Amino acid sequence: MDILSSLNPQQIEAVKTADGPLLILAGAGSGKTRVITVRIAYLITERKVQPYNILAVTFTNKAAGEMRSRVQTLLKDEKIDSFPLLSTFHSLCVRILRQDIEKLEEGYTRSFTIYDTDDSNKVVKACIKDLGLDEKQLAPRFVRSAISSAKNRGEDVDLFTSRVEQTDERRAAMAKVFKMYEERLNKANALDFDDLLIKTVKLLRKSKDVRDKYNDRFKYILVDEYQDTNALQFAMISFLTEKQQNICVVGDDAQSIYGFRQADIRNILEFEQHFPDAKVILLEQNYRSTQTILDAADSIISNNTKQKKKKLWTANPGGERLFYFQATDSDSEGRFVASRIEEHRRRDASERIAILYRTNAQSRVFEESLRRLRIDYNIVGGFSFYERAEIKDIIAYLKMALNPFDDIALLRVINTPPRSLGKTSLDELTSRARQRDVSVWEMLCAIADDKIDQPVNLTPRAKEAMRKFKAVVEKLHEKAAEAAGGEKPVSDVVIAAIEDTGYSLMLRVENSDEAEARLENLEELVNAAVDYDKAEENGLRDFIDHAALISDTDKYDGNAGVTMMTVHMAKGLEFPIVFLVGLEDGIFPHSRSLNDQSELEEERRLAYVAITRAEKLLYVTHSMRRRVYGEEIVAEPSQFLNEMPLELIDDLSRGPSWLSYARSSTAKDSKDTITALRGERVPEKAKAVYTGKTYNSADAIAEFFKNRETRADDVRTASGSHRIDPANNESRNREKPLSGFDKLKALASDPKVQVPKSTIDEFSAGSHVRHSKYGKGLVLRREGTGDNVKLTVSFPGFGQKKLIEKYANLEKA
DNA sequence: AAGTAAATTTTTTTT
DNA sequence: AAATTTACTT
Repeated sequence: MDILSSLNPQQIEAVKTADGPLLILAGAGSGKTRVITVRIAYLITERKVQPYNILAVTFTNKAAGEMRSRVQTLLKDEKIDSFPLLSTFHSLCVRILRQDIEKLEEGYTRSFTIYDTDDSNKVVKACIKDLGLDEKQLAPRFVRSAISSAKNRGEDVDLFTSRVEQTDERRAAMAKVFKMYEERLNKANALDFDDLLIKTVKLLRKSKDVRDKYNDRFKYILVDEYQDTNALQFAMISFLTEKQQNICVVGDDAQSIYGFRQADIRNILEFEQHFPDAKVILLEQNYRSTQTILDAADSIISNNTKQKKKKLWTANPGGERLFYFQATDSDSEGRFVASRIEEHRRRDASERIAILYRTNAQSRVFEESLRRLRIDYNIVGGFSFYERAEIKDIIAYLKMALNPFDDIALLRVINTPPRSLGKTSLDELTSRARQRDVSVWEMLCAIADDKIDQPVNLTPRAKEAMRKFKAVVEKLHEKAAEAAGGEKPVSDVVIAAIEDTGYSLMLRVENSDEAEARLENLEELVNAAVDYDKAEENGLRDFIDHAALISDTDKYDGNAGVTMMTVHMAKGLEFPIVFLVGLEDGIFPHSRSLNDQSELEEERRLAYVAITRAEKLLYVTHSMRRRVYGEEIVAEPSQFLNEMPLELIDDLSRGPSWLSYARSSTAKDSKDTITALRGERVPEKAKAVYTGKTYNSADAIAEFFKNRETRADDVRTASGSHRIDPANNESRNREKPLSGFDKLKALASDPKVQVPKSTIDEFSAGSHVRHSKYGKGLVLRREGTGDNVKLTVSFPGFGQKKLIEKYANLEKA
């Protein structure tokens, strides 16, 4: 059969092992998606499995869409009367619940609403407030994430509560919030993302009918990225495979990067225990990257202790060495990346390039530098279309139209556009609703219809406004009801939500550029609805579900020349050229992971994922200083840099860099290198190692001074002659090796601070100071001006201290 | 009640 | 530094 001809023996075996549990351990770039899609096609064409009986589950819509189109291509010549279901876990749950949630008998109806993280936060916040707890001590975001973690571990409120009963009152308070949160969501007929999984599992557990129904339907199940599944997803799979054991999971423990979302790596490590007859197939041949890139990835991941042994190999050529660049600050990092990209694009514009970073906040600098060079780029993540306020507003109207008990949606739009319902009236309305234990909508209706016996503390004007709002919603509800089943185009209702509610009028009256942009976004929403109608999907409800579950990854344009995204989002993708930026301790690995060994290992897997995205070229960069929260901080090179084989790296930094030290030293301890780089005193043993090596090299010194003059543009090397400051030049010969590191430190600091030392009268970030009590320390941050300058100084042995410059009586060290 | 000014917080990573 | 929340006017 020709679809198998492009596969290697292991892949063919993976495709042909149709029945029984199968674990495919697929290394990065080993043709995993190809195996899954060919396997689906094989089941249909060779094993004559009905497409309808096949389910493939992924984590993102993008992955599902990608598979769908590839399967479609493979099956284009086949006569088939159904199509396999390719879905994310969450969409599958919505599908099941929209059908049968009422069988749960928990009060939920099929018109339930989905709450996104934002909505959940609001509910948690309201609960904290209504329980009389202090928001300052119990941050809503923190509580929400604790609730979410518990849910994903499979803990419900009662279990959570019983577990914390004897412990501290903070956790007891969280349990109370958890309880109220669940009640509120139930009352609002709303499910959060986690509930989608929980309720599905509960439903499958409770109802044999439902279980049978889906067991009969899904005779063959495939799960992609199995290392990212959590306890709930595992439970769900267990139920779905109860009758048959045709479960094929694909994954790579080295790419498990969703532990923070309670993904449980044991699911993949213990697959053979869960499914005793399981067969295991290893895919170790990498088709994506050069040997050099694989070596770098392997070198890093081998520092992890908890890792299944697996060695990727490739028949690809060795390829180019990695490129390394050390920037003085984040701007110069941006300029370097942009200018290299410009060069690459000039040479071959067809080669796709990715800039990968640890956090979304890092994207800005690169956006600016690319824009300056007029290079088109695509940015994935950050603010998605469906997260824009105006889109969420209209979606909220639509959600209300289908489920008026959705308090969050109601409160979002009740005064948008302004309907003279301010804080006072709304507080009265909501607190009344809470008192009576009804939804806000029900209370509003009661007030509007004067069906309330007790006097209500509302002005006639407010009551009238509520009546009007009620009418608006009811009118929209009628239209929505027609579109919910599909009799009426979804786009009509979307337009009604924009026009009949006064929303577009509000924007047009504003007559500003911003309002204009918002109107355009709303037009986009209408367009999306029109497209939706054309695709003959399942009506308004489906459209809104789609909006709730669509993610940022889904708008990734595989043809874009330059793409920027987080490493997490890049998983599963590949690019000829990859820039992995911001490799600094505290950023990558992230500071929140530095204190926990298993979290650090997850960061390392993340680095592994990042590196293995590259096909031909990999750049790694870091900056010596960086703005965090609007403050300049000194940034140290990432420990992951030191875990790479240094001999595989080419240094593109201007002048001496972390790499040149790491290389010249025989010491493998990155911390010493970093300490030296910062200009601090290295512990005795390491100090000996550094003696003279680099700084007595004339080249290095020349480089250093050359670079001192090259501050406007880091990327191009300084041209023409460069003067050497006689004073400094002279001192060079007298200097002990270590003082050279001070110079390197100076190189890394802000050019503006590079004035003759005698005139420096301030202690900037990166400089060394002596304190009468704490001794020598390194200035980490400087904030404020004049007499109000505050310094954050790190004193070895004393930790970080915040000092007022005026009173601290510091001297230079 | 609504708009503006001031204060406070935010950054992991995502369905 | 930017965005969000709160406090303060009108």
